[in-house]
Amino acid sequence: MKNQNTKIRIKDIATLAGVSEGTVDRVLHNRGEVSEKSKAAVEKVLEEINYSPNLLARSLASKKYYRFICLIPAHQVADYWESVEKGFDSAAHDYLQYNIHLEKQYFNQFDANSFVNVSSQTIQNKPDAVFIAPIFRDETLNFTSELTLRQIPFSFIDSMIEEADFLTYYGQDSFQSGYVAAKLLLNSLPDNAQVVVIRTKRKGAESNQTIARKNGFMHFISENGLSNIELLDIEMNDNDENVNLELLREAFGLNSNIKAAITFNSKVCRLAMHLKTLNRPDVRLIGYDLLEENVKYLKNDVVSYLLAQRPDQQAYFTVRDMCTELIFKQKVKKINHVPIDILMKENIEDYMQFRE
Amino acid sequence: MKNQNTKIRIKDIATLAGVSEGTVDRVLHNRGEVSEKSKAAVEKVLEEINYSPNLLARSLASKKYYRFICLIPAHQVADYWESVEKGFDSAAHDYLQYNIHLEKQYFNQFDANSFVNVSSQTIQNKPDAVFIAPIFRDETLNFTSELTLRQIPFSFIDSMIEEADFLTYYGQDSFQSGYVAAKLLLNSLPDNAQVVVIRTKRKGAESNQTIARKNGFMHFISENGLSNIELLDIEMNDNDENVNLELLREAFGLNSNIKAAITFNSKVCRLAMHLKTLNRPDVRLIGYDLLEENVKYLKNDVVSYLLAQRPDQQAYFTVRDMCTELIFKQKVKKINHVPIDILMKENIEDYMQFRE
DNA sequence: TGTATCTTCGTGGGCGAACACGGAACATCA
DNA sequence: TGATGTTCCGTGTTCGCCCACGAAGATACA
Repeated sequence: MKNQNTKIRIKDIATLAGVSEGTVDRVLHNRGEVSEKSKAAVEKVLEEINYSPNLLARSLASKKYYRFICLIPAHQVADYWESVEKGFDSAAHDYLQYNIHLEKQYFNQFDANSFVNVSSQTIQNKPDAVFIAPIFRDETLNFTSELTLRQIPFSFIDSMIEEADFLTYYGQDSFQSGYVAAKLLLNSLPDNAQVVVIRTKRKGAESNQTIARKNGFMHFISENGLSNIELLDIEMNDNDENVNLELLREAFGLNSNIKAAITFNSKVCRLAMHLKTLNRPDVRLIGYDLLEENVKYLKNDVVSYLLAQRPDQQAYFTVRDMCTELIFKQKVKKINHVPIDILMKENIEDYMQFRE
Repeated sequence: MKNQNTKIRIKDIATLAGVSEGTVDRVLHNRGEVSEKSKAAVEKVLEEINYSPNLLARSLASKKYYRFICLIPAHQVADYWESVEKGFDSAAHDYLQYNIHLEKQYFNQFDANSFVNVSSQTIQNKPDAVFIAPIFRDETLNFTSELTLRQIPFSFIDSMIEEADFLTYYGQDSFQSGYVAAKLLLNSLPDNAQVVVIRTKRKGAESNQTIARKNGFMHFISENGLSNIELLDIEMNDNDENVNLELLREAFGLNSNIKAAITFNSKVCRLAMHLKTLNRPDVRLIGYDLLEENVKYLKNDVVSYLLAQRPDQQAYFTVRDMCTELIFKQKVKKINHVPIDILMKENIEDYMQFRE
């Protein structure tokens, strides 16, 4: 069906157009020094046939060397960002043959200044493309406008800022994932049940993602007229787990009717830990992301569901799409909402062992 | 970290070992005509450095032409096998550059003879590798032993036969997916609820996959002591939908207490259609696979959950792994259980639009 | 008409690996 | 000693594409 294009080489085009290979090459790469006449001849042939260059030969011959830089938060071993990084590494490995080199730059996700430092360093390094986890909105916008000015393409990972002129974004539809969480959590709860909603702020401000998830969650409630469900908003402390335990002990006191709880960030394991201490296996628990600890509590039956995505895959695709655009000159899709994966004890094993 | 291996070429090895490129090549490919002395010299260098050949250059230069044949059921447009085929096509496209050509052979999934015919044709074609959907157990075993005899590697897709000497298998853990289905279907059903289990036989025999799913389903029931749930086994007719409608009308009669229903094959849409006719929106419904019709009823709220896999991805990976083994000479994983994807109205959109 | 400048385009030498070919070195036999 | 056969190994060509170099042709000006 489409194998006729396999055999067409630049040489063939040259013959058909009655010019030399060099001329075809110049036309293909738009680098001038071609008379109108020969250009027209080549373009006519190109229109008639379906030429697709042999990418192997191209990158073998090409001496161009691409430098990609990705800016992600520094992190612990079993963290969400660890998976993202794995995806980048894997892409780096696969695309090495195409003369692509990927460097990683880490910033402190609790300190906007560190992001600013790293981003200005990146500019000085004159990369061919940049990948950004836009944790800090304003600082990221400053950075991306600078990139746009210098015509350096960039993509977002994990979340996005719509106004910026990015190439791609891979990530979950956070609103929708909050909606899904609500459906799973609130499905057939007894009347007048109470539900605990945990909040944790990152340096004073909640992240866009957790806000969007919560909005989706609330939307489900209002859309389904579940006003009889009482929500308890608890703000957890980022440093002192003893404080958190006491907060929860109080909330789950004798006269409470709490049947379910949820966190909108990836740290449901902390909540699970405390509920285990408080011995409340009857409380249905939902959280996000496959941190090692979270998975442990899922397998333990403390957490009922985890909503997940494949951060490694997202990172991989982000790199792949940049190559597709820059090297293979093909258009890619801008906004890519990845599936909202629903994990429970029974399907987590296959999910985790199945890599890419 | 690992970029030192980028730069080492055969030429470099030759210089280091004090021999010519040709000799290194002969050692690398183990094709003799090399004295013990030079062989030892080359191997010594190879041990010290970490040579990995440039795959681009290799397949550019190599004139070897691989022919892969895949045997899958002939099918309708919106069928499960349509997705499988898409995955094969996509892989064929991506691997064309490596001189790989993929041919498809269709057989009638309701007629073992047609499989036998197609498989003997395949043998005569002397392919370099074969992919098989092993619908017919005995006939497939005959075929694969013939392939093994002729040293033609093969992989299974969709389901597998353990005794055969296959390279890879991609597919769901059917038992586990039945277990998951049970958990979703039976979760917080009222006491004494009745549950309908639909069966459809393929030419007299149920497929391995549906049997395994049902076993997983039953296992959940016995493991969780749900003996108060009454199962109604209904066998549906493959040809006449009117008969099926009447069967169901009878079962869902006035004095029934049916709260849920499930089919273990991919045709839950038929059940959904009839339940819609019978106007029973209260019945919870679960099925398998993303056929267009199934998705329609999921979005309609007639079906509550669909359990899915990514058949196209499985086909793609099957081809990819064969290339990895044959061309790149690297080991691949034999049995690959793909994730059991849980789809509901709220997460189906992102899932479907996210390709590959 | 000769010289200088600019535009246009063909040729050739790579990229790294595969493989065919044939030459050199050595052994064997008449 | 010369003819013939074996074993071993270096060289050259090819894959399709990229790009530098410089030649040829066109144009302008003295």
